[in-house]
Amino acid sequence: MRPSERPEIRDLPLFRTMRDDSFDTLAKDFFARDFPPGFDLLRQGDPARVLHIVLDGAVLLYTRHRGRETTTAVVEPPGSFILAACIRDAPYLVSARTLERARVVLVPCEQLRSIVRQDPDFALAVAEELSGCIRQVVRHTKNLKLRNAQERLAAYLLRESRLCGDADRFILPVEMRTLASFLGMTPETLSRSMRSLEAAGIAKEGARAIRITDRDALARLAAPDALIDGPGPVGTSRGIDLPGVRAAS
Amino acid sequence: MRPSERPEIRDLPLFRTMRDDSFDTLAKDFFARDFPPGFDLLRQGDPARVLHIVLDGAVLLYTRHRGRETTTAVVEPPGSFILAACIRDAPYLVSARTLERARVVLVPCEQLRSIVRQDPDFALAVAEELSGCIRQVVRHTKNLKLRNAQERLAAYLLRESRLCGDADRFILPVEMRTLASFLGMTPETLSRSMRSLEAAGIAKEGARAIRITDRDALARLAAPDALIDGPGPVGTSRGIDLPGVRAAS
DNA sequence: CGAACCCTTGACAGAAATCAACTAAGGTGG
DNA sequence: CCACCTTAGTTGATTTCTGTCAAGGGTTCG
Repeated sequence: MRPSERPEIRDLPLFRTMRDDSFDTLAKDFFARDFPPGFDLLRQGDPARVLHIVLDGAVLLYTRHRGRETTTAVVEPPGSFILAACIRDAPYLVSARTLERARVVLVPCEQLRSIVRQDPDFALAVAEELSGCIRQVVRHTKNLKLRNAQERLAAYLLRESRLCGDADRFILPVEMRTLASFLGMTPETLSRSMRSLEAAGIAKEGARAIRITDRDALARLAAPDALIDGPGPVGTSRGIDLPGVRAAS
Repeated sequence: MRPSERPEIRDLPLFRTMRDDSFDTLAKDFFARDFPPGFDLLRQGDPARVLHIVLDGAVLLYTRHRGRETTTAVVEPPGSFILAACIRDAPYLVSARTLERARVVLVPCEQLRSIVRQDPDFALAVAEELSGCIRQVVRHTKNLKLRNAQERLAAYLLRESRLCGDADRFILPVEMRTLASFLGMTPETLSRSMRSLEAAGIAKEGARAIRITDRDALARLAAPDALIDGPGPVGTSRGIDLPGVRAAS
């Protein structure tokens, strides 16, 4: 860990409220590292050994089964992932790979668990992080089960806009294929859904830029709902949000 | 709370490891109640006020959006629900209704949060419960995204059998329509999937009884996977398992 | 400049939802 | 105890949605 980034790490949602001495103890054991794009950070099924927290860049969480693959989340700073596996000392349910160059804090699970037991403030922070994570996954599941492909895309675009400060124009944070996988559809279906939305309030401007031309029309289609898409106009962060990603609820 | 059930409550996964004095403090504020079948316990969108723990009976967690409705979970003893909303003091994401006569422990969120801050053992128990819950929802999402309707049903039946001690014959814990909704399909599709599985290892014996006639054939179809269907041969409990339900990971 | 790779588009196939009718089972009240 | 009514489940016909396969166009990067 570079001395310069210690304050940044200290201020992460997970560590912000913990006692100084707990942080100092924990800090002895964790370290930050840079990873190149496309680097495999962990594989589903492996026993939990280290908690990961993204300081910079972006990390893809994905999972495979029988040759099929799906995106579980894209984690951006200051998101953490696989906290649940660490707490339970259980195998990872997903694999993780850097999408771009990324800087990640690695915290050994054993030390983490030991501090949880000693510092109630930290334990509470962990519980809050986990709770936020549950709520995100539950909302994502509701999204998958209660909306069709086109509605999911419309809702995603509205949310993305909101996270960019209700901007009418914004850049998608991930490739189309990753977005498709996250939204539970094939790239082809995403492409067609995007096209059909061009008649309902959006315009594509280049490969990844989106302009919202008719917010009301889009909203009629998406039927945005705080209990699915997440709360309030002022997002805590940007990008796809998912399990283990952000404390936001 | 009846004096006789105090030991039972004390031994719940969430309370088992907490300090005596914390439990005593908390016990002043919680109470157990009986509810008739079909009783609405809470509604999505309402602010979190009480944690619910099921001592007896069964509770349906479901959610609505735009006239569509889907089952999120069926909670059976000794499962809890909406712990995450309580910890974050956020609105419920789902509604809850008793499926049958049920006995439920109600714990005011405020007191719960206050004890979390005071008792690290309890905070750890909460973190573990939440972690188990996350893992369940993540597995459920993987199930929805990586398997088709028939495979989801096949995997569900195998898991159900496993939870009944690898019994070849068992009774479904919920109505077909509820199961369909949980598995992310319509009752019609469930009915047809069930029928098509009769050529691949199962037999229906009456309305809700299932016999597994060819476990290997069923397994070839379902491709059971610990990272989706949950761990080991010895289940912690039975029935549908879901968000906020069981500590099992 | 060329080779990957990503995205799009079209044609088609398959999966699942919808609509509607029918059957069976459970509960109620006569 | 039986008839009726309600509700759950099944089945069939059909539509809609989504995935698959294949080809083409555009970008990016070496």
